[in-house]
Formats: sequence, C-alpha cells, structure tokens
Amino acid sequence: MSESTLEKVYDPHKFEQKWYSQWLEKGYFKADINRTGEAYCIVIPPPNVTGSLHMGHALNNMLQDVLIRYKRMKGFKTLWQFGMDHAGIATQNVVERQLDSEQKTRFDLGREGFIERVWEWKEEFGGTIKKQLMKLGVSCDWDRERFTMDEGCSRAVREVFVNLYREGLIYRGNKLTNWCPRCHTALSDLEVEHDEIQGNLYYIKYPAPDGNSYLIVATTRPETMLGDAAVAVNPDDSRHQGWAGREVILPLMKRRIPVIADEYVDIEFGTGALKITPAHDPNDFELGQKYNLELIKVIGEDGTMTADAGSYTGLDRFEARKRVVGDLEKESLLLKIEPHRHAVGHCYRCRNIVEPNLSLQWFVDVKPLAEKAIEAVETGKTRIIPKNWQKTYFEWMNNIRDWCISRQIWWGHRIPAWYCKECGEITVEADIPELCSHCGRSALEQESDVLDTWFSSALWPFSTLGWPEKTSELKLFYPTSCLVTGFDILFFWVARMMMAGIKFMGDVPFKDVYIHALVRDSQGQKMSKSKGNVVDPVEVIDRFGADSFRFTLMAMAAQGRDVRLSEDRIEGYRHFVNKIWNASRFVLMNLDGYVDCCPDRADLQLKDRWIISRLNRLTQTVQESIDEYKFNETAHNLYQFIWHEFCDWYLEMAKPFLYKNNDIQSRAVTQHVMVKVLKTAVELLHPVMPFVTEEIWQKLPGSGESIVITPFPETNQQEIDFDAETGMNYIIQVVTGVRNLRSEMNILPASRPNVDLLCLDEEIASCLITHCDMICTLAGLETVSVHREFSGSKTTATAVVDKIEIFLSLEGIMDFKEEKKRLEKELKKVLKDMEFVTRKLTNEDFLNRAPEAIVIKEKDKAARFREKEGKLRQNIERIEKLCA
RNA sequence: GGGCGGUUAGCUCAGUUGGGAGAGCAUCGGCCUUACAAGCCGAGGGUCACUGGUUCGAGCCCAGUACCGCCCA
Repeated sequence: MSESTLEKVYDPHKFEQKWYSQWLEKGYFKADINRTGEAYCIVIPPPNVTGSLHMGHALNNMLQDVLIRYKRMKGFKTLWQFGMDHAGIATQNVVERQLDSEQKTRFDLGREGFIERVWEWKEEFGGTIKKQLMKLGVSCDWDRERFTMDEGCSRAVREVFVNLYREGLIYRGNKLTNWCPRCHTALSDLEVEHDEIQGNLYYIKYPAPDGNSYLIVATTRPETMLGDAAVAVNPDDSRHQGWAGREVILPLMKRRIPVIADEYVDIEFGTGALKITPAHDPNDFELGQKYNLELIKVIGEDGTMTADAGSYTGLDRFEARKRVVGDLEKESLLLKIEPHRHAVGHCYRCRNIVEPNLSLQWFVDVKPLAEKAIEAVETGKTRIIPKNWQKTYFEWMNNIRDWCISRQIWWGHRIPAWYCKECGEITVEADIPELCSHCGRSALEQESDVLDTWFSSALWPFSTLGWPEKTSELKLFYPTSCLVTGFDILFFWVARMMMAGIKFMGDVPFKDVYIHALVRDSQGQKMSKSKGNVVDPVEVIDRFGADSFRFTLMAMAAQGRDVRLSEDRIEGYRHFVNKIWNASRFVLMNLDGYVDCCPDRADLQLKDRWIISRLNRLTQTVQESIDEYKFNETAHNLYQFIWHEFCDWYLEMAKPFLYKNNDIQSRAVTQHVMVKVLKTAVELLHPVMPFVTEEIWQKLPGSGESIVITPFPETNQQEIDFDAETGMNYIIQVVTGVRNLRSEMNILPASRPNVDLLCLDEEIASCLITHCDMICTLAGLETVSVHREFSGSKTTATAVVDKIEIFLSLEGIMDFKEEKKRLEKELKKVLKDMEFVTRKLTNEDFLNRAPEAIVIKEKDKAARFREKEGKLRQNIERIEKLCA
C-alpha cells in the first residue's frame, strides 16, 4: 500500500532529480523522426557558452518547455533543438581574463594556442547552463546538441559567406565603424548601447586668420577637435552669413580649415556652428565625403592619441580631453562649459565608451534581404506575437543599414577570404584554396578577422538541422513551428534569422515568433549584477522547487508586460503546489476498495456531473490559451479549478460518500470521479509542473508508463452539463448564504443550527431537497428543510439568495438589533442595484436602441431585485414587530 | 527628435466583438472541522491617471494632457 500513498510533506527535492534522470534514461525527449504525427519543432535560443542561468533564460526556456511538452503529449512529432552559442567577444574576454591571472596574454600563446585554450575552457566550464536547465526540468533533445563553432555550423557559415560575397552582398570597405578600444574590435551598430550620461558642452573659439573675428563652436568631445577638417554652418543661419567659403584657424593645431555651409547643421543646437571631424563622427564622415574633406585620425585603436594629434600624441583619450580643455583655457579660446546630458555609445560587452573609428571592415548589404523578411511578416507567413512587436520589426527593417560583420578577435569563425601577396586580389572560398583565383599563384594569406557571432546565429534554425546537407530533419522540421525569445534580441537575432532563412532555405525559419517580456525585480528594475538585485534561478529552485518556480513565471507571463518577480509570489505558488500535493494525498488515502470501473452516466450524482463538466471546460480553456500563447490565463484557470472548484467544493462534497461504508455504489462512483478528475487535472498541469505531476500521476490507479508521454486530455463536449452547473450553483449559493449568515451572526463553527429554505420554484426546490444532506455538511447544519410556504419565527435570521429564502434558526442566541442592522444593509444594497437598473429601463433610448437580449437581461435583473427587496422588507417588518 | 508601451484595490497585476470591475498577496474577524495552519470559513477595500468626444451605454473606441518606462536617432 505504501507505493500508492504520498509522503506527508511536499518536498520537491525528494523526487525532482529522480524523475528527470528517468525521463532521460527512457529517452522521452528525443525527437523520433519515424513517429507518426505532425511535426512540431522549436530551436532553442542558444545560450552563450560562457553563460549561467539567469531569470531571462528561466522564463524563456520554461515557456518553450510548456509548448513542447504540450505538443508532445498531443501526439506531435516534436523536436526541441538544443545548442549553445560560441559568443565570440564574451568568451574571448573570459579566457583572456583567465590568462591575465597567469600573467599571460593571448599573444603569448599565439592565435592557434589561444583558440586551443578556448576549446579547453569550453570543455571544462562551458556546460554549466545545461545542468541548470535540466534542474528547471526542460525537455530539450540533448542528444542533438549543437554548437555554433562545431563542424557543421562552421561549414554553414562559410557557405553562406561565400554565397553572399559572390552575389555582391558582402563587401569590404573603409568606413567609419564603432570601435571598442577595450575589446579591440569593430562592433555592429546594434552592439553599441546608447546611455545618457551627464557631460559638458564646450564652447570653443575658432578665430579667423585676420584675427578680428571668430566662430564659436560647441562640442561635447573637445579632444576630437585635433582632427577637425572643417567648420560647418547652416546657410539659412543669419548669425553666420558670409562665413561660408572663408577659413578659420583650428586652435591648438594652428591649422587652417574651411568653413562650409550645409543644411545638415542644426541651427538650434549650440551656436549653430559645427566642427567637422570626419574620422571620428559618423555624421561628420558623411559630410566629409560630400565635401571631400581630409580624414584625420587622432584617436588610435587602443584609445590613445595618434601621431596626428600633435603634442597630445600617446595620451589616453580621456586625459587628452582634459589637456585640450586646459590648453584652450590658457589661450582664452574656451568661452564656457555648459553641463549637457547626452547619449554616449557603450560597448555592450564591456561597457567602455565606443569610438567611431575609420577602418577597413567587412559588411553585409542587408537591404535586399530585409525586403523579403518584411514581406514574410506582412503576408503572415511568420506571425509575430504579440502583434505590437511587428511594428518595431518593420521600423527597424525599413531603416536597416549595412551590417559590419568583421571582428578583430580570434575566437570565432575566421572569414574565408584570402589575400594574394602577388596580385593583391581577394579569393573567397568555402574550403581552403591552394591558389589565388585571380593570378593562380599560391602566395595566399587568410584574413585574420573573424565573423560577428550573430552571423552564425542567423543560420541557427537550419544549420542545426544539417544544412547545407539536405537532411530529413530539414525536410521534416523546417520551417520550425515557433521561436520563443525576448524582445531584446529581436533585431540582433530574429530579424537576421528571417533574412538568412528566406535567402538560403527559400522559406521563413519559423511560423510563429512569440516574444516574451523581461524579468525584472519586484521594484520593476532590470536585474543586473552591478545593482545587486539579481535573483538566481538555481537558488530559487533549490528553495522552492522547480514546479513552483515554473508556475510563478507562467502565471506572470502576460503578453506585453514585464514580469516583476518577487520571492513572495514564488512562495505563494508553492502553497498551490502544496495544495495539489495534499489533495492528491487525500484522494489516495480514500481509495479503499477502489475498483477500476467506468460508472454509468446514470449513476453519477449532481456533484460528479458538475465537476466533470467544469473539468471539460477547463480542458478547453487550457488548450485554447496555450495555443494562443496566453500563458498567464492557462495558469490562472488551472489554479482556479484545482483549488477553488476541485478542492474547496468537490472534495468536501465527496467526503461523506467516501467515509460512509453503507453505500458502496456511490462511494465507488465518487472514488472513480475523484481519481479521474485529479488525473486529468495533473495531466493538464504537467507541461507547467512536470515533476510533481509525474510524482502524483504515478501513484494514481490505472496510470501508464509516464505522464510525459501520456495523451493530453481532450474536451468531451458531451460531458459539459449545463443542468448540473446550474443545480450546483444553487447549492453553492445556499451554502455560501448560510455561512455568511453564520459568520455575521457570530455563530460558532461547532454549533449546528437548523435551517429552513423557502423556494417556490419547483425545479430548484426538488434539487435542494435531494441535496439536503450535502448542504448540511457543507454549511455545518443539523437539519435543512425545504418549504413552499414558510414564515420565520422570532428566532430566525434570514437571507435571500436568488429565488431562495434562507431562515437560520437561532434558538436563544438571536440578537435582534444585529439582525435588523444586517437586513437593512442588505436592503440598501438592493435598492442601489434597483436604482441602477431602473435608470436604464426608464430610458427610452436604451429600450429602443440596445439589443433585445440586453434589455431582457436588464428586465430580468429588475424583477429579481424587486423580489429580493420585497422579501427583505417583509423580514425587517417582522423583526420590528418582534422587538416591539 | 521619431516610435512603442504603461497608468485599474494597500502591493503585484488580469480584464477584445463596449452591457453593473476581477485574481493573487497583504489587511480585518472567526476556526487546530483527522488531505492541507504552506490550511478552512467569512469581511472590508476601486471617481479603472486627467480632460473632452463618439454611443442608449466607455476600464475597453477616438482626440488631447500629465507622469513613468523602453527602443531608435
């Protein structure tokens, strides 16, 4: 018997690991290509190989797991493709830090040695997130794990690169790019984060050569003036008329530079005179091209001033700023300094300030690719959910600019381009070429740059399925069914996968993209290490169990809203898990003499038909809400049903039948229904709470091998029973009414008074008569009698619910004043209701224009209120008489 | 500067063909009723940010204002 009971106290640690190991052993998560059923595939957003599980991952993967477990149970041929991202800059940084502690640099190891070292690091530390995801209970197909740097993915990267190069969509160019002096590499526009910081606006005099006049230029970055090539004014600016075409002398450098007129200059900003530094500002670069200005690079790759920076050469860029400002002041060329807030670009990996830098880089011309990616969403081939993210997607796609894909680091996919030392031409090949494709000689040297990590991520939905080989996986699972991701990588990743998928597979990479919110702390702050408000999911799982944690995230994952996570919430939902645990324990404890029968529908009682009906409705809403990605609704409905319908009402109603031994028939039926409902409920719950549901399910009679692979419950329309629901509603209302009376009249729970019910409706009356015992039990009464005619005695408290009047006998403990006060309060409420409805019903416009059904509803309400009002008045009168 | 979102109970948030506002937590009162005190029963609590419009009727639709947040330049 011990195997069919549960431990007294719910303790997730006792079984979570156990079940997970078993699931792995049985291979439930493995995609079975030969299985029948429609394909359903999710590719995981590959976590960084350096990463450890944070809240974002937890939410993201929990949602995917809900979808995949749900579809698996529904009989789909499911694949949840797992894998990790090599995270170029991040990983290189980590390993370089490790070297640093050994007083070494990557240059000491050399390129090959360093890369070897990174692989070693990956083998040793790279898998932490995998174990953490397992703790969370996710059901990825671990055997198909991929890595963006593995052989197949690398092959795909080279194929794509060569292909785009040959089409002219990849090119090499000398352009201004974002440069991180710390990471020592170029970055794409996306990898720069603009943060507002408190800076200054420096007003600097640029004197004319005649020494009599000057222009005042305002700048936030005075050190770049060393590289100024011109000053620009707006031709419409009356203050600066006549300056265009003249020259000024660049302070400190004593260089003559031209004054140009261009509409680009914002008249409102600063003094309306703009210094132009083409080598250090993207907008200035454009102007520089237009006016053929000299590109003077004064800040070098390492963030120090170059040889062109005059006496500032070799200084760090921030030190140079101080010195430049000081020197200008000495020469009385600094007019003033104003505090000024402005956005400054920071490296998204190391947070250092990014410098726009002129260099030779590789770019993708993404415009042609973007057009089709826009179209795919417009035509609905790919749905973005919630819909409002579509707009953001379009906005970005429409204004997309060339993508800088080369990085000056070592860890990553080396660009498959070779330079010929003889003819200087470039050879681009997927496989290492022996000879220059231009002059045929063999003096080739490979490009040293590697590709942006996101370049390989863009291929993820098909590279992981075997592309460029034509695998059966690709045929079966591409386009994938759904991508689940956060909005923070909508551009980085989703948009690029769309472009790459359409280009190379000829079809979109996924049918649905579900964008979920960010997890914040209870104050609504983004979690970050520096703020110290990070809540570690692993710690949460250790404290509360994975099921409680998952359910909390699910319940809070409303579309389009951030998740504000607090421990209180998780603890609250742990109570829910505990509730399920105890309810299950109760069920298992009351299965004496259980026979696995299927009772006739005729043998079911009202309570049984009612809970089964409610269960079927639940099944329907659960399916619908998961299908629509309304996860919070799923969670809420499950919570409501299990706790408030099944536990609060059904199990309470079941008790008498389970305890009584004389009615074997109804006990058997009750046991059967109780088991059926609980089993179905845990099956519905399983995608969210995999562990506890398995633990319970295994103990229930008649269960199979594992809940993981059991069919998901289906709605049976025949079992939705309106009559049973209405009938139960009357009973619930009466019981609640009595409890209410008891509470307000201060009747101790231990005492068991008598109740009389007055009801003129035959149908309702007979329903009540049949269930007198039940009402007694639930409301703690000695007797209940139903009458067609009744007037209370002097010791009755009364209440009206719907068409039923309740008379609670209070022999000797009746407080008349209290009772009168209570009734008057009730009456006041009804009168207020009446007034509201009457206002509508006396409004001609309402009667004429509102739909008939609504009008009837309102009239019906009015009648009910009137009836209640009458009864209340009667009872008040009676009390008054008795008191007098 | 452009775009998007938010403002509903003390707190965190739900609320889609527009028809008298809901949940969880917290609060208050009563209960150790043998599944569960991590519980049971009951109660209180709201000018749905503000202003105007459409409508018989607006938390919901439209316009504007204020405050908060995010993305892009």
